[in-house]
Amino acid sequence: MPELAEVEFYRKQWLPLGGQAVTGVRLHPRARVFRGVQTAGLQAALLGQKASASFVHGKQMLFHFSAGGWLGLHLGMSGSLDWRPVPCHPGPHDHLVLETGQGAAVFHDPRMFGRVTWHPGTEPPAWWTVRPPGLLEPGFTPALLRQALQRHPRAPLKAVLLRQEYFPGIGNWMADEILWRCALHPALPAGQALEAVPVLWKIVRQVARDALRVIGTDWGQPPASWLFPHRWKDGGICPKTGAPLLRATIAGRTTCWSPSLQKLPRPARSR
DNA sequence: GTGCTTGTTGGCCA
DNA sequence: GTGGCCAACAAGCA
Repeated sequence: MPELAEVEFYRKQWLPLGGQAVTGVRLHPRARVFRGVQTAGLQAALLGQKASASFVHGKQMLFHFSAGGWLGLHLGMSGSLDWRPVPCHPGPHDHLVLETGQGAAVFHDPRMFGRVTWHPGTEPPAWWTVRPPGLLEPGFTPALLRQALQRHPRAPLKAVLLRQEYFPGIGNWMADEILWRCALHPALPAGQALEAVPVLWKIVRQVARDALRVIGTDWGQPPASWLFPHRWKDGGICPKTGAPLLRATIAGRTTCWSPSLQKLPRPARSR
């Protein structure tokens, strides 16, 4: 589930960790989420430390610890963070538990597409410092969006929106919501959407802001005027047109759109 | 049992 | 070499 706003919501679940010493670290060393990480070293490094700051960028989270060191978290498809009372009894999918005197921070991920990383030292890891501009940062400009579309002119628009190197934090539902609000067909080749760059840029930022406000603060219910509540099952009705929504796989992902609103131009006939 | 799933990566092929 | 597609990863749910 986790996209931009969900990730921000989960970061906040771990806020009680701030300022409290970690008294116990529990993890399953063989869990796929630790691929490439020395788990024994991670346990030793976290013990006794206090989380001093936390950050979100796109779908990436980063927690800074007092004595130096950075815990990176990606929630993948099914990951989540929560805060539980102690003593904490981890379930089979609770892969990382940081216990304190006041409660336990838990990373839970049944499908294990998520990822935990550890970077020692005072400077943040390289993957964090080279990140692309966030959708609501000044560096995310219409020109940058145009470049992304021009770089992949034959790819479906939806596939380009899902690329994290241009649009950090956009996931499947956000991409559908953006294209629906822009009245652009998800399968439109990106190179044919250049005229729409100003409106696309505006709506990308609008959806990011709306998602953070509604979901990112307290996981509220998105209003019925969005595509969001209507896109999950076959038989949904477009809240703009009142006509049935269509669902199909585009760019390898389940995609929902409103056919009378989001039209594909008829291909030019060769002769 | 079957067939889905809100993410990412690497291999394959044009 | 480049770009795009798709299977694989793993588990839960309908």
